[in-house]
Amino acid sequence: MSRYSPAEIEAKWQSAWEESGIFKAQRDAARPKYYVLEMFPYPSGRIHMGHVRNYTMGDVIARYKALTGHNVLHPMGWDAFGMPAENAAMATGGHPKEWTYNNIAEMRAQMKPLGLSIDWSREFATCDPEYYGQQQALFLDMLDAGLVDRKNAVVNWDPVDMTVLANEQVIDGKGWRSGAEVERRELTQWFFKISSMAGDLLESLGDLDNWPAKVRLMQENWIGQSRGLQFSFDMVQDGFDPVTVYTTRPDTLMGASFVGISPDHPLARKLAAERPEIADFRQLCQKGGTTAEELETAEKLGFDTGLTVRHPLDPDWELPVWIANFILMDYGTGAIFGCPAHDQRDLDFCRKYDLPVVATFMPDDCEIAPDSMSDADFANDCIAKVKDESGTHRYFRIAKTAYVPPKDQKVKWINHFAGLKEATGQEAIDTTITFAEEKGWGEGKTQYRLRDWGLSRQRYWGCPIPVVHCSDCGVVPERKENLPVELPDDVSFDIPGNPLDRHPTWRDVPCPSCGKPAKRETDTMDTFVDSSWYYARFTSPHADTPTSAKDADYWMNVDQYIGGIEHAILHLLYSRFFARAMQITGHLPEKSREPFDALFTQGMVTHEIYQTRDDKGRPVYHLPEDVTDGKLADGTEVEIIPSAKMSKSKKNVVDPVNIISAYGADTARWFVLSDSPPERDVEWTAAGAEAAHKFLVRVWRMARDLADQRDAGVGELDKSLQDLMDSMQLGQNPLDDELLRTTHKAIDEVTKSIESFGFNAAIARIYTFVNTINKSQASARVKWTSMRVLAQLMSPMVPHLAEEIWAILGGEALLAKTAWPTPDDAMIQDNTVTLPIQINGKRRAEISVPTEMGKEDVEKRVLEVDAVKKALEGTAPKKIIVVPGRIVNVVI
RNA sequence: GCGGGCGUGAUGGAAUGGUAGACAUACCAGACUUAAAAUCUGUUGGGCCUUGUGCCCGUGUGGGUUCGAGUCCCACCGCCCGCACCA
Repeated sequence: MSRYSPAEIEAKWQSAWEESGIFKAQRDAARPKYYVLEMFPYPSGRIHMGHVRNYTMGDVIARYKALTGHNVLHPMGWDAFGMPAENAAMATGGHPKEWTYNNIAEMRAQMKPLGLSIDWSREFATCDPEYYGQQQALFLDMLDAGLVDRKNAVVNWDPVDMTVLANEQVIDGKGWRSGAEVERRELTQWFFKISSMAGDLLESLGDLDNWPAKVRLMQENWIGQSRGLQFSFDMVQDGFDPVTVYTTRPDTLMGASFVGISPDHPLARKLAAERPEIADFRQLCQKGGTTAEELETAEKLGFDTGLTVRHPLDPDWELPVWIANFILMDYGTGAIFGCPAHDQRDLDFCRKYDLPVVATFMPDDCEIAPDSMSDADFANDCIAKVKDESGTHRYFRIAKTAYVPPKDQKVKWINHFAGLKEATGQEAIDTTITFAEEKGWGEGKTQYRLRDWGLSRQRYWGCPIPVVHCSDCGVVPERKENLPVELPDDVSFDIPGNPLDRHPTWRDVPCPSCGKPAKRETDTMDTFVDSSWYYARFTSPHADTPTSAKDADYWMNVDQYIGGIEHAILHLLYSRFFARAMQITGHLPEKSREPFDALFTQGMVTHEIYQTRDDKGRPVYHLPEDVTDGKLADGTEVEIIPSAKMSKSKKNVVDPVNIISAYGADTARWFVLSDSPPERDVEWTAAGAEAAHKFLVRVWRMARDLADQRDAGVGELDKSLQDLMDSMQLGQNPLDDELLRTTHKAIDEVTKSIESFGFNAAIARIYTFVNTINKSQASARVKWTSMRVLAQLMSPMVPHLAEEIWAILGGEALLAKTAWPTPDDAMIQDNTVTLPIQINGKRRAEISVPTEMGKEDVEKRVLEVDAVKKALEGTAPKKIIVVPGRIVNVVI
């Protein structure tokens, strides 16, 4: 072969690896195991550059770990349930199953040419009955263990598609597909009791040292722990229960001006049953969008029930009870007390409904308003009314906005029931909780934002929930011997709604308990369930239980998990919950409570966007391959919009399949690793890809040239770096010594970079190494060995080219089976070191000294340097700082 | 609003508090060529002159700590991300 031909060599080595079976993982107690996992893909049918980057990073780790003596598990599968398959079936009339399995076949065919070191024998799709059957078994065990719940929940209901929609599927209050007005409906749904583990999920974040701090923080915020006080207001009117509220700022209790309850609060429901105007108000609150922005900008609505409650600390003080749309039923107790002086939201509400504003403490710069002023004078200001010792009201101007009490700053209290005069917010909160607990009218409580995980979906293409509804026995779990509850194939999608609902022969079954006619649950599981335990299933993908103990014990945990930051919260939190649940139900060992020892979140692949405008000024996008030098084929100039995530709609996509056929997989792999740190976005540029390719060609040619020299009779060559070191004498040929040192240093630095996920740094180091070998005048023998080390160092990133070079340079076995080279400490250490000399912190000269030279000797040498003498002008320096091996600073 | 992160050449980006700009792209120049492409070699932060082993400036802005700051601290400006009626 006289030309680098990726198509040829990549196919060749891929089949060599396959024949040797080296990527097949088997338990081996003699070697340390290493489980590397990339987040498995949804089978959309096409791989994209993001996949290439994600899987290449995992492959670098997997291959590197294998070369360093680990028994590596590196599996791949498909997150195959979900709506796109059903949408495709509705659009084109096919079947979700067929669509999904076709896509999997296509994607696998696109992925295999990347040469990933994956154990394909473990491949599965979550829509395989073998997989979801075990998921059903797991569900039943969780049900048994009390980790599953069935309760009512308010959902977004699309009345046309007859299904529940996720919040992000509701656009402007309408279903994203049907365009129908979305209703909020209360349905009985299945839930995983994830909130029961909130405290543990939060605390254990502290142990995840090898997770990005950002992800841990996001999870922490999501779980949302808060400490506060729960207590009740007694109702003045007869026949009503006390209203229990939760507050994180009990210290502001004397600033209360109303009690608010959620429209879904039991009291609101009770009142609505009797009073139609309250029923109307509740309905008004249920309308309106559910998206984040709509909720944010929604106007605060309140309804005065006319009822009043007593302040717990002052029986004469009565507060009105309002129903307010901004109070959530599923946080805290669904009821609050409003403290407008110290909470912006409450202030907005009180302004709108003309409720009093009472301050409990003041910032230092607060002014006392003249007594003659009235509320009206402060229409646009936040004012606070305070009862002083004599019982008269005075007004204080506090600020334009509510004065939110700082937790860590001391403030002056105007009126605190536990007698505080000056304290920080936190001290006041703690004091208040203790005070309330001592007096017996309240209780300190820890609250979480995290809610239970609703898993019911009114969908066909998902894992059936394995229970049966019997009119006599109620909800009955399916018997395990009847699993899997398989999805029926004979369904159609021409009518809206869940086909399972209208499939009598599937739906109507005898009750597993009493045998009478009953109905299957027709909801299927959220697809997040499928991805919450697949990592455990990979350890024994064909076991007839969810996992097998031996395999799970050996392979768990995932040593390195790699995926996108977009899964920082839900997928990872759900997986952490499942690992705990699987441990409770005996499917995972104790050590797997946290399933992912290390997590790495990689950045996206981005590309410039090329845009022109049509005659109406609307943007028209162009594919990168249609643009040359900023122009289309017909010469039209395109506007270049800076890099953004590759997306089909913006046409800034580069298809990996095209890149592989043009340059080969190694070029694609090399480029996605080379240009940016792995955690950051990498911009795909045609020039960059071209350059990566040129570099690989150059390395290939260097190996080829060396091989030609051997053929021309250079002589015997060494098998390994060690052999070379053992048989040659250092100090005979300085050029040889130098190249050898460089080789050892390259090994050292590339190893460190790979270990720390610095793939771009490893590649930069390899560039330098190649340039050095290229220019070196060392003997062919040493160059030969350096080149073979180079192949080893490059092999995790560009495995095919590395194997090829290895073979060209006389490698007998597969490079993938060799041991990673180790640097020799003595060779990394230099005998002399160049010390920059600073004068008053500015670099002025440099000297070369023996590495081990003492500080005093270095100082002496420094004082002899011309530049230093000149600067000193005969005087003595104030100070000389010598940082051994680093720098010298002369202070004058 | 709350929380977090980031600002370095024309560009992507390097720099355990110790020579700022590694490595790559792009550009320019040279070699090879009838020519181009490819390949190889070299230059490239800005400014100044006395062209040196020279000097001054330079990591968003302004301060501070330090012998020494891209790095640490404070304030500000800009950008990005996450969360958000959470009581």
